Amino acid sequence: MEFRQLAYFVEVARLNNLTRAAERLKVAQPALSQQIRNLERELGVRLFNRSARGVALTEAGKIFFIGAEKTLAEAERAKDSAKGFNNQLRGKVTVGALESVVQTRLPRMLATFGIEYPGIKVFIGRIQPDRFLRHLRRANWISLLHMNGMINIFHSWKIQILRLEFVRNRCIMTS
Amino acid sequence: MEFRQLAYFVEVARLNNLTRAAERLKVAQPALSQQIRNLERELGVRLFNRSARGVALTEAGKIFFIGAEKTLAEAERAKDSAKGFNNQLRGKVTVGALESVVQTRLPRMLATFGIEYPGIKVFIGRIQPDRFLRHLRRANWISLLHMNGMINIFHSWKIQILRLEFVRNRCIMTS
DNA sequence: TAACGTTACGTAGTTCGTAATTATG
DNA sequence: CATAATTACGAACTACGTAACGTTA
Repeated sequence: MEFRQLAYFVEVARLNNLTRAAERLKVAQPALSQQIRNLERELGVRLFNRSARGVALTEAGKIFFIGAEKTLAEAERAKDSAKGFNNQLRGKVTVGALESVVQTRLPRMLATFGIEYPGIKVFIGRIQPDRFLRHLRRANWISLLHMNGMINIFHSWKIQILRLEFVRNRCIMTS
Repeated sequence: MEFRQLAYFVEVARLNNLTRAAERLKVAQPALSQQIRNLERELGVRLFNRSARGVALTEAGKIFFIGAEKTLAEAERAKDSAKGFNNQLRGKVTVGALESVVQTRLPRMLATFGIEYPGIKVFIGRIQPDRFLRHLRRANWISLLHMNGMINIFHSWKIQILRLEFVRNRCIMTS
């Protein structure tokens, strides 16, 4: 049983019509038909009676409909509760880093950063070693410096210096 | 988000260890790692902190764990209710239970039972603690005994003992 | 260095869409 | 015969397993 099947089922049950449900779900009608069939096969119960005018829930289908809606609602709640927990930082930043860093550590660092701060879009710029410190002082850059296993980030949407530590592959951002 | 991911997540969260969870789930460990990662990516939240000793739920992970379990339980109930409808059990039964049970657990249990077995009418009787075991032996009663978090039902329309387990608000009836 | 998690990549199984077919009022 | 559902089949996608790698106590 899959979420997709539950969503398909619920839509079909509401419209009592595979063709229209397929349109609303933006899926081909045979694909929808197949998924409903798979669901029925797994449950071992026929959920709809088919006819040339459309479909209609069986008694078992009516019972299942209640549970399907509850399940989908519960899943949405779970998802939202986790999402709502994430760090509310939003914005975009540009990261300036030495070429050597860009080619070695940066990809993984950004991947980790991206998981921790999904609301922040990151752009990458490359800077020369001799200009590195100068760039660090420019407030409209996020500059990135690796020293002693620690990353210092100067970000531009607030005049503030953040420290980005990598501890056990986890990225911790502190002000 | 898929049911498989929720089941994987719950198992990992319980064991705090990807390798052992993979064994129990009978799936290769990298596959499990990948699914957890996909889930985290979709939610936009890191669910586990990784280390060389295993994994540990983040705060967001703890929140999501609750919702994931609820969702899985609800899905199982939906599935069973549809399946149970196939289970054409019909009839009426009388449930005998201690007054304390009648006033506390019984309402929810009967509600769940009613969804699972819509064809069965239930009547409630109250019995005294000192007569409880005697009633249990009478074949024309459904008697209900709570012990070790498990409900045993002795039902009368077949000479058979069913076991009714409540696992996370879900009612499982086994013979 | 042992235990554990991640990355890389080829394979197998699933879902989808298009087109043809069947069924019914 | 018009409307709606099913079957057939090839293409695209995704999860999986194996193997190699990275990390930390």
